[in-house]
Amino acid sequence: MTNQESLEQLLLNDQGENLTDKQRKILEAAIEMFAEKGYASTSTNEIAKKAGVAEGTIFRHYKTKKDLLISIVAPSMAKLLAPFIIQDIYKVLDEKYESPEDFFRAMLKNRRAFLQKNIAIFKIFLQEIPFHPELKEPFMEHVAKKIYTRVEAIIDHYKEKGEIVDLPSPSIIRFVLSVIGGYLISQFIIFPEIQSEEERDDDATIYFLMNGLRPKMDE
Amino acid sequence: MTNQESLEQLLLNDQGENLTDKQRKILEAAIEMFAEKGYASTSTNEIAKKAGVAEGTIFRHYKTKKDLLISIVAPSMAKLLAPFIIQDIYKVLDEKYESPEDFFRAMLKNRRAFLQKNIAIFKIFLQEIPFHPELKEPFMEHVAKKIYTRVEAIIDHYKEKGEIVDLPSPSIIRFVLSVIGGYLISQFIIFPEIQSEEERDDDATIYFLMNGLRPKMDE
Amino acid sequence: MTNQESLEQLLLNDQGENLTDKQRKILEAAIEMFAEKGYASTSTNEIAKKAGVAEGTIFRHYKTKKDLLISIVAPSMAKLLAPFIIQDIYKVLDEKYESPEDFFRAMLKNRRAFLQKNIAIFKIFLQEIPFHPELKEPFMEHVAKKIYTRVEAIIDHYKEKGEIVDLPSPSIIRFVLSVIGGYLISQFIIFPEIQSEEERDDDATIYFLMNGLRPKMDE
Amino acid sequence: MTNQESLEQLLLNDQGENLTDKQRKILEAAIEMFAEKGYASTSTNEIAKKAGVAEGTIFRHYKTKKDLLISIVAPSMAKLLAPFIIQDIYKVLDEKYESPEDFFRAMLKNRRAFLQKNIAIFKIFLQEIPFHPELKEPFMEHVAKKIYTRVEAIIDHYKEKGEIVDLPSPSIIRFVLSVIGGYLISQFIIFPEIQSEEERDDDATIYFLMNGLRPKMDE
DNA sequence: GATGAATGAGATTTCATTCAT
DNA sequence: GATGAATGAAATCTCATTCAT
Repeated sequence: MTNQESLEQLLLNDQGENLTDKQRKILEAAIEMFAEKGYASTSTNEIAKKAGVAEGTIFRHYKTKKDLLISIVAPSMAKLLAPFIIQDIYKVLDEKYESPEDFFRAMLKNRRAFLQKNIAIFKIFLQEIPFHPELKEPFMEHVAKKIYTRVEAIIDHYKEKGEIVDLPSPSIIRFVLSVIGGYLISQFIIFPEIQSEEERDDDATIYFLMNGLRPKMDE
Repeated sequence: MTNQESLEQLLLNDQGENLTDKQRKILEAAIEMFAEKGYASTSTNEIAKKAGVAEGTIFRHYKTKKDLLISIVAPSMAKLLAPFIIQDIYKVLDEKYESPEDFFRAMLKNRRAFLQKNIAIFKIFLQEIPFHPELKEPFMEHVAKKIYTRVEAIIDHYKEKGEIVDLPSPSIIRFVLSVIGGYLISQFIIFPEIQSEEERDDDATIYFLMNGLRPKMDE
Repeated sequence: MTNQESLEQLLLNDQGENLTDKQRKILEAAIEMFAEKGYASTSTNEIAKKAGVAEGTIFRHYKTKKDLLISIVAPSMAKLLAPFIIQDIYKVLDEKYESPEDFFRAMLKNRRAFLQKNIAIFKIFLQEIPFHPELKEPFMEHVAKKIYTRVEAIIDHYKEKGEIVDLPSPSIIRFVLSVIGGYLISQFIIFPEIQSEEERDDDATIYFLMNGLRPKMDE
Repeated sequence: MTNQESLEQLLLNDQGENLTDKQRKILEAAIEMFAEKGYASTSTNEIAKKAGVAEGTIFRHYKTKKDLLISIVAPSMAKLLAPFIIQDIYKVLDEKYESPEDFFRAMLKNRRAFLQKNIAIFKIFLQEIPFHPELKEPFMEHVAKKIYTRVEAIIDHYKEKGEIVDLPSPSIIRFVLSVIGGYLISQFIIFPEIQSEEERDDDATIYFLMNGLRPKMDE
């Protein structure tokens, strides 16, 4: 069992099968409403009605409304992190991705697949993080820092091999995340109704990214 | 009087000198609180206290709480738009920006200056737009579309001159906005406390952007 | 079997061995919580947790929460009463207590022993009686009246023998109960943490009481 | 203006004229209900209805329900204390009370007058103090301690003059408070409906007290 | 008998808005 | 214009009690 598989196994236990029927319905209803109207503008009464349970039932499972929010958002942090928890990263790189292009393309596909399944939670995540320091801190501490470290290792690896330009790693990471993130946010958040020609747009995006990171001629 | 000047004149009327002292204090307090806690989680009572006025006074100037939000966000839309309302764009381009690089660099500096002054309103803007269709629609209709049209013209202009790569304009615009937007959001929202080496980071960002958009060799 | 023994037998049946383990735990938990936080501020959920049983189990044994309160308080009424249920009181007096001083001293020791064992129930009793007429009425009717009658007989007995002052019996009873009650409440409720010199304080209290009730010189 | 007058002046300001009409009605309703049903069993809805105001109005004046309780009970502490705040106590004693009997009699009359006006608050006080440490501590600290110190000075004064028995002062104070307190509680709380022959009962009570505290013959 | 999830009535509290002063 | 007390609808949360397992 790979690392990634075992993590996903773990996450299933958190948000998957061992929930009661009502609990699952509450979570689903809350995710839908929070994504649509925002946490502060969604009443527990609305959630209860949409979930088909009594309002008191919500508070039997989640001590407070905020608890419910945390129960939704916290596990998704781990999921965001999942694909980057790779122990022997160089080995994986050497075997798996012949070039940075392969790596970026895999990253794009992988995160798109994640968003397709978790777009509602992701929206909640984006929108509520600024207002809830208790969500922000563990995310920055545990998730963002780990991702950053892993990606930096990868970037340094390619820089050493001379396959990408020798700019500061934080800048390069920012470029990669901006381009791929901007692409996905455009697809999922800004123009969710537009059916794009995905293949062609993917190619253009990866082309731009690789071109931008191409090593200088005389290097 | 130039176009831009006349617009700014207009904005002054909305948010400038002809406001009463109390009104200005209410707006300032609301901007601060909305940016910090979000619209839905800020009570009119809090705003009144921070503004040093009676709660009733808020409703004398703004029919409802939502009115107050709109009064804050709507003018900033126009301000976001302002620098792109340039009638004779080709002339300006020819005269003003010898290269796309100059243009992108100007855009970066200009929008950074705007954010420095309006970071609170910008945060409100980002965070509340998803939940208020009555804010979103006019923005998409009037602001975003106009910006898009202008920028597209500029991109097409450089494409025709062979100065940037011949990819679909929407994609190129997305790249530019992602890279510059990602840079500014990183500076202002994600790591506001970090003092970056701005000069060097600007150069790297523009380098990456120009490199990514460099025309193919054989073109 | 004496009267007193048969009563205590009776009480054992109510609160003693023929309770299931769970029932006993529920009672103990409820007594502790009611004494600490008051009946109205103690939730059945808290009681269940402290007793280590399911909430439903409480309602299997006690139809309502109030039933639980009554089950706790009612038997203690009888216990308060117990030492005064003495049929042939004059005989007992003549035989047992040579003087009123002996009687008051015995009463003090006896009630202190009772409180030492039942301080929690006594607190509940004191605090809840005012708010539950269904507790108050049987207490006044059966317990208080009987005590009063017995004590009155004793007081009259000593008055006739010229051993205590000839004031109205209700007043004398009030003095005795005030002095002994005030002493015990001071010890158990107001300053429970203070270790007093019991022997000396007992003597002072009995001295004051006997002195106060000393017959007038010329009588 | 005497000390006592100035204190009562102060208290009027706290609970008297500068309250709005609604605020006074809320206080009155709350006092009545708390005394009758207890704090925990009285709902803010009931209070609002009895006061003839909207429920929200209560929370405009008192941040929480507990705040309302404190606003009722805290000032009454000061009032309980009032008659004992006498600066030059020996002078007052020498001039005012020729004998301890006069002093105790004055104390009885004075506290009875207080209770007649404040019986409801006094009941709340008695019943809620055990459950609210935040009420108990300041009371013990500021009120009870001061009263104790004053009364101790008085008792010592009479002891030195040989007018009362030479038992430990704490015990004597306990006797006095028990006898007078027991008398008043009997009158106001236990048998409020019974019209007693006050004159005669007062005399008996003071007689018992003075007799009990009579110095030993050979002293 | 025991459990504990579920309920729904009701408790406390918040808050945008109104209105008499 | 400005105030801030008052409102009442709605929000969050509590809790005794029921009931299927």
